[in-house]
Amino acid sequence: MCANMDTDTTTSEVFQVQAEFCKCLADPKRLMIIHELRLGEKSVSELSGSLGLKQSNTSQHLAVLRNAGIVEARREGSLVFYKLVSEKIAQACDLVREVIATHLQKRQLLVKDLRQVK
Amino acid sequence: MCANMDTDTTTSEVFQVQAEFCKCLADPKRLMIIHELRLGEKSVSELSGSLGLKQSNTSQHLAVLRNAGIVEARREGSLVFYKLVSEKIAQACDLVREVIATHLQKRQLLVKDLRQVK
DNA sequence: TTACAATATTACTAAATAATAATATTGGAA
DNA sequence: TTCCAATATTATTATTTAGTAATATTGTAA
Repeated sequence: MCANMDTDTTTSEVFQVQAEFCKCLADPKRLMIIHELRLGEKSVSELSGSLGLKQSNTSQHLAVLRNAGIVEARREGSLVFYKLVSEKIAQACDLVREVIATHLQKRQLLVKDLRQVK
Repeated sequence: MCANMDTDTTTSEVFQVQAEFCKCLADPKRLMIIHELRLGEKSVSELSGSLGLKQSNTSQHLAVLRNAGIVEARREGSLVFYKLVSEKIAQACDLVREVIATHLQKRQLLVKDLRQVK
């Protein structure tokens, strides 16, 4: 590890990039889109319909994910189909949920302890 | 999977919670703090010093991480030591970086292809 | 060509976030 | 008690982000 992380451009750039990436995953609608794309590609209108989002808003979120390299688009006629670039993204989301679950469990145990203090 | 995710309160709440969690990981300074805490607990002033952050800003970021259950505090005299609640968080961060690396690699290959078109 | 459907983009507004500076709290030592 | 160091909190401002509505683009079919 670096002694002075703030003066180490390379290291702090890594965290900058990582933060940018995490921002894409920090919105419930985008997470739903990723979840929907798990089972295969879908068109914008399909996503928009199943998630109950406005068309323009769906396109905007897809653009964010596309710019981050998380999804990619394929045009077929007048439709545009989106899919996950890699299964790894979905796996990362799974892991995040697992981490959260573990945390909530710990907290639940704490609540139990709080209640048991007599 | 649910046919209508937007009308399924439980499912969308999950993504809401997940998004909140990801927001904590969506800031380079907080990622640096998490990284620093990997090797063991550190006081606020230690973190503030090694990362080159203002004291109040460090406290604020630690509060965000604390509220999310990512770090926990322990007071020892006038110092407050923070540590990661679980190693899993650090592992999740590792995985995210790995996913990013894979993506950048793919992009790099694409750049190569672009250049090779003659 | 015109008309229409699907998607993308833009302009705008509202809400959330981060940073700074200032102030408050807490604990230890004189 | 008073003073000081460490930490937390608050108020304020600037920046970023999300959503909506409107408009632009693209492709297909008549």
